[in-house]
Amino acid sequence: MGRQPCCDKLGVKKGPWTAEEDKKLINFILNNGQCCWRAVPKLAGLSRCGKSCRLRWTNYLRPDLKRGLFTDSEEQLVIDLHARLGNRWSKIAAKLPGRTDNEIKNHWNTHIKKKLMKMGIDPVTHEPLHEKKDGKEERVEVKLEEEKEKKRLENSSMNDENLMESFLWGSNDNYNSNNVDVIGESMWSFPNNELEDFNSVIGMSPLEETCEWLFDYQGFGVLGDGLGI
DNA sequence: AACAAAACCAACCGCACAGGA
DNA sequence: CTCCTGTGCGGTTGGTTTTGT
Repeated sequence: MGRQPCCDKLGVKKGPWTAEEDKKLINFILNNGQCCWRAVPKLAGLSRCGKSCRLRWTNYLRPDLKRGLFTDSEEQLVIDLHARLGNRWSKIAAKLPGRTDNEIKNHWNTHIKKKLMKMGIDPVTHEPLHEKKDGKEERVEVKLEEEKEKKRLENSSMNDENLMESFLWGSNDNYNSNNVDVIGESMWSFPNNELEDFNSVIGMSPLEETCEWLFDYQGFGVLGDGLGI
C-alpha cells in the first residue's frame, strides 16, 4: 500500500504563487505561527497543498531570509562545506544564516560547479580533474568565464539607486517570486502591478494602496529580529 | 528586430525519516 | 514491533529572463 498523497490532488493549485496567496500565507503564519502544515492551506484559505505552503514559506517568505548575490565569503564557505558534507544542502544552509538549501543548491548548480570545473577541480570530489585540456585553451575559457561573471556582478551590483529600487520593487515590474528582496537585514518588498516607472513614484507610497497588510505585518516587529522561528 | 540558445531559479515530486498510536 | 502521518530533504523540471547571433 502506497503512501497517501500529502494533499488532495483535485482542486489543488500548482505553479507560481500570486501576491494574494503570499499575503494569505503570511497573515496566517503571523497570526497562528507555524503549525501543522497540512492544515495550513485550509485554515489560511489557500488552494494549495501543505507541502507547497511550507516550501513557499521556508524558501521565500520567511522574513529572516537574505536574498541577492552570494558574497565571496559565502561562496567559499559553501565550497568548503560541500567538500566536507557533500550534497547535504540543508546542513550547508544551516551554516549560512539567511540562505535556504534550495538557494544554495541552485547557486551551486548554476555557478559554483562551473567555476570549480573551470579551475580544474572536480565539483563532486573536490579533487583536481584528471584529464586537463590544453593549457592555453583552458586559460582562455577561464578568462572568458571570469569576464562573464564580472559582468554579471556589475549588472547586479547595488549602487544607491538600484539598491533602493530593488529593495522596494524587486527585480521585475510584474509580480513574480523575485520581488521579495532582502538587503543586509531582513526586509521586505511587495508587488505593485501598476508600477510603470519607479522614478515617478519614488518618495510617494503606491505601496500603501496595494500592501496595507504589509504595515500590519511590520507591526509585529518582523523587521527587527524576525519571527524568531 | 527577431529568433535561438543558455542561464537562472521557483516549485514540484517522491523518498526517507521521526515520532506517535 | 508495525503502521500511519507529518515533515524534511535532495533531485529534477519547466517557465522566465538574459544573452548571443
